[in-house]
Amino acid sequence: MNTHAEPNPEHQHTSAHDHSTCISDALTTAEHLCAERGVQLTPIRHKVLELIWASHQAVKAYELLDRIKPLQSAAKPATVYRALDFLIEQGLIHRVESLNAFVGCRCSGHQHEQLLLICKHCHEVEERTATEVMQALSDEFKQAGFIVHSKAIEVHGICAKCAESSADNAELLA
Amino acid sequence: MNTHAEPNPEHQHTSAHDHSTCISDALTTAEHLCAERGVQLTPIRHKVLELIWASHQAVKAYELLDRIKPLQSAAKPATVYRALDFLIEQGLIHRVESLNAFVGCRCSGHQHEQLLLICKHCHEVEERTATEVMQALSDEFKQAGFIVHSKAIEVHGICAKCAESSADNAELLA
DNA sequence: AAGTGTTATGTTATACTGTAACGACAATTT
DNA sequence: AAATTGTCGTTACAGTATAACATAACACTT
Ligand SMILES: [Zn+2]
Ligand SMILES: [Zn+2]
Ligand SMILES: [Zn+2]
Ligand SMILES: [Zn+2]
Repeated sequence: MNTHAEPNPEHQHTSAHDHSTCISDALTTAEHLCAERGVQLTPIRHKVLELIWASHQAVKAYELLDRIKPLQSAAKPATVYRALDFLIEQGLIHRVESLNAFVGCRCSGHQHEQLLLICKHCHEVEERTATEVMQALSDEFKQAGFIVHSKAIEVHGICAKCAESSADNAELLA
Repeated sequence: MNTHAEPNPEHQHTSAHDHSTCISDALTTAEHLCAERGVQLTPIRHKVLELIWASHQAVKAYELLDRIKPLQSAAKPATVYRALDFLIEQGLIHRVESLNAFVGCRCSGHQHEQLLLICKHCHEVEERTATEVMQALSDEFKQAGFIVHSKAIEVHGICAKCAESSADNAELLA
């Protein structure tokens, strides 16, 4: 379906930051938000969120299913998709349309405009606010008379870290 | 998979222009381009392109398969996907990632940056150049050190025609 | 305690989307 | 002629997602 390379754990940029705090921050934020909103971050939903935050790479639904099965042996596709639906509704994750995959959202669970930079090499997804891009988009919509419901801007390419770590690797820059 | 409504032929805005010229223009342009490039716009590819141009709505691969079967009884999924791959390579159609669907490209078969405005109501896709958006994106990529491979910007909402024709229909503007 | 409503989950089956692999065939090149 | 290339037929399968219905868990009322 996609021309993108397979996700590759080797390409994770784990060393650049203390990722354990990414995970715990995301989880505690989610717990607080769900409590405030009176919605239930059930064990299944919590676990799916944790699995998604295991990396900054976009994760596929069936990968999640495989990973959750040891813990939740009854898990079926619907189990995962329901949890994903919930997490998306609550603004805790993004669906990456162009990958059929899911990634954690750092933006505290509010709906917001997003620019997703998706690395073809390491599959990590960087989320940026990109105020000026969004402003330019708004102008464009106004011109077109288009009423926007979602601005999920997904762009594929090579992230700064991958470009640097393989500047001599011509294939990436094609 | 998507929260979008099903494609609905009733919602096509056929009256706004002489769509028969859209189709014939697209086909003759494609024929010329392929001839120039020395690539083959075979009967199957030609037919798929024609079916895609039957409307300005994004069309799904298996819809194309159903529609081509009466004419090409041997048609299988691979038949359609191969034709789609070819047409995408030649820049004659776009893949709409967020719909898993395909739409004709008006831009004469050259690779280019695109802003696709996708109407949730009529499923028509409007392609815009959006120079300023693209410039703002370039700046953002430069800042992020991101090397872009594709800029397929897809935005979902309600098109001007649908908004107008159902201004009293609150559901659309939600 | 028993009944009721709501949300979440289990379960089965199925639909939809996309690709791999191989062989047949024709046109072109060497 | 032999090799190469491009297209298509064919089979089989992999991967993605949802429908439909049953059950469980819980909170709330009576
Ligand atoms: Zn991290
Ligand atoms: Zn990368
Ligand atoms: Zn038209
Ligand atoms: Zn519309």
